[in-house]
Amino acid sequence: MTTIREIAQLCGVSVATVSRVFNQPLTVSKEKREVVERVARELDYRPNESARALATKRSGLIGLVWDTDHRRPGWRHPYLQELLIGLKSALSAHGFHLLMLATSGSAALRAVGASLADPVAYVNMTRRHSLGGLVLIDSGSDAPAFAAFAQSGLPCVAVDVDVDGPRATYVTSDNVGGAALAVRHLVEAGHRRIATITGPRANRPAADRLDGFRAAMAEAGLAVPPEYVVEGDFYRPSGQSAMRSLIALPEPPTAVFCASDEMAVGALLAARHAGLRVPDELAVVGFDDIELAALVDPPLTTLAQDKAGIGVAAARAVLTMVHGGEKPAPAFLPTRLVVRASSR
Amino acid sequence: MTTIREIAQLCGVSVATVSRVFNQPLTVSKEKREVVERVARELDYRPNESARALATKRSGLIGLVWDTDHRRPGWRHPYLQELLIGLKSALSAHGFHLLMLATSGSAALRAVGASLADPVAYVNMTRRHSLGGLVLIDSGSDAPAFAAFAQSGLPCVAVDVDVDGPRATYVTSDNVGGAALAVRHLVEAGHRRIATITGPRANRPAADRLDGFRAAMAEAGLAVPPEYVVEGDFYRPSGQSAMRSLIALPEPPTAVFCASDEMAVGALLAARHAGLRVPDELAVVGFDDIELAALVDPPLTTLAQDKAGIGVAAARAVLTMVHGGEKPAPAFLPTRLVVRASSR
DNA sequence: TGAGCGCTTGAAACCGGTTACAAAGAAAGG
DNA sequence: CCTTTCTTTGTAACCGGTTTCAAGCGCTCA
Repeated sequence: MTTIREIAQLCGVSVATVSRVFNQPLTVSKEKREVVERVARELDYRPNESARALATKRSGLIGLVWDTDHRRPGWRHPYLQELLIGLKSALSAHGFHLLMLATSGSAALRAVGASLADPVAYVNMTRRHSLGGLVLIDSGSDAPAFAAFAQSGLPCVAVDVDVDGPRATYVTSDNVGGAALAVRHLVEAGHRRIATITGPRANRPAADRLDGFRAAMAEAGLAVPPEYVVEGDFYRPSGQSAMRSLIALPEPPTAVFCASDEMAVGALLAARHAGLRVPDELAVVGFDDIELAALVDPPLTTLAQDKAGIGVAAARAVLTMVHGGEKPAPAFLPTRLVVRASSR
Repeated sequence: MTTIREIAQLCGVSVATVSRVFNQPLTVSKEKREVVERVARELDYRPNESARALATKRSGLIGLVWDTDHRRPGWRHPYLQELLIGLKSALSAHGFHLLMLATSGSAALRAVGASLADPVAYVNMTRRHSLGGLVLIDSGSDAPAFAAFAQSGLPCVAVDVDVDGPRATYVTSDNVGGAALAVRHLVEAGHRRIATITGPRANRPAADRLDGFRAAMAEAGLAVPPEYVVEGDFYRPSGQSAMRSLIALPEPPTAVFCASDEMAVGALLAARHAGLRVPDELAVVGFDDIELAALVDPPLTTLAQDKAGIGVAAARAVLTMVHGGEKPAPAFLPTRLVVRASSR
């Protein structure tokens, strides 16, 4: 590999000048700058990132904290791939890379039942690698640990988890608005007895979807009896059992809004087992627009999240802080109602 | 951050000794070693990885090359999440991290229609960051570019693409064996007119699945008329149209083996449109065991790949080479036949 | 007793960049 | 013409580790 000293020697200038050409080009005279640039191009010179990180205490890396939840081995992020695509493209546009952090000590921690994402280990990791910031991806149940990251003072952006801290913010969909869209759609279709299957109470997007549901129902002048709100956990089985209990009510709903597509699929299964025709006897609306949504029978009406957009927004937010900008306000990306056969 | 010099001073030894305690503990006397270890623990000392990488020209990082294919924007890796889980856990067990590389120049390259994964840019990246090796994930159509990585001399492990080079190998499922399992299963169920919908001819796993199909058919004494082999591209629409053409044959097959679950789902759709009952009039078997497979109607019989296992195998292979070991032979992980309603 | 050996240890060079500081030269102002 | 200021440049320290090399020490053995 060519080093800065070789370039300097070949150009007859000092290493400081070469370094300046790449970092503060305006402080170097035009002639020297052009010579250095030409020689560097000819030799395909690339500064060594480790040396640079060592000297500046900054690396072009953003850490990704994504721990797979050992308590829920089957848990899968509903849109990890799209999220990564968005993150990666927005980061690379600014010359940053994404470092998937693995806590080496975590296996031991897990063995003793300690917290999933050990914040101390991760924060150490960021210091060791001079990471600019962290992107936190919710993996089902480590939200409490995320609060610790947020307090660490490092730039952090969480996805779908609300965190707060000196340099911490988050990105999620407009869950309130999305839920309201779902309700309005169902109301327009003539439904009046509308139930909801929510996500875990402690989960911010779940809570927001419930709030949006309630607000839109109130706006439409519809009552929400307590038995029409059933708590699930975003997973399919919980949607199925929640739907069973709704069907068993003396006055069952004619429509149900589920806080995730997974649960909506569970609801469809429960409806099928109960012999209910969808959408004629029961309309179902989900949330996420996972791939499966279009393929179940009947295809599922749902609120599509801007999955790659969330990744892009997260990348932008963390880069803003890395570059010394103000902590951006939480971002709520719009969702899009995709009407399919399950509600029409 | 505590540095090695602080530790040295506090312990009354030289920095060299402290460094040795962590890198060649046996060359340091027991007493000094224990003192250093204790002080380091008390101060929560972690060596700076950039400094270490600079001095040793080795970083604890493995690069991940995963370019999203701009020519097929909708393309998704069928099991990226599981693959990453496997990769990450196996790497972290050896103290390595995964760096998702983004080629900063790639946007420009793409604009002029150049290769997806620009090997030169990536190889530069590996040098700049002193990466130990690369893991290459097939993103649909950049297989040709992978050959360049394989030739670069860096340790590389490709997933589901066959590459060869001085320090390059690959990991995939036992596609030949898997296809044979599918055929035997169908033969046992009494089928004799068995067709196949293959993946792209140039794709190694696709070719292997076809080979396995042919071999098992021959073994069962069954003929494979040319019109019973239809080439698809792994995507759903191609499976659907391929199935349509098979149904239109004067003597249509009673069973079809599809080289991917996506295409198998397409085949199910085509069967439904043609009014064929699955599995009574047409049995369908897929490959991959994606999440969707269990959820379509009828649920799909398929060959489950050991998705996380492939990640683990890839990690092991690259680490072997990073540690100076011989290039491991390509790994073919066993698949498992999951029988569901589409073939029974 | 002294040469030879193995085991520990520290001094210092080195990895490849960035940057504080000083100096030299050019331009501007009185 | 001299002083001041600005621009450009180089020297050298520094970032935080690793590693070479030589030296010191305690032993063994002739």
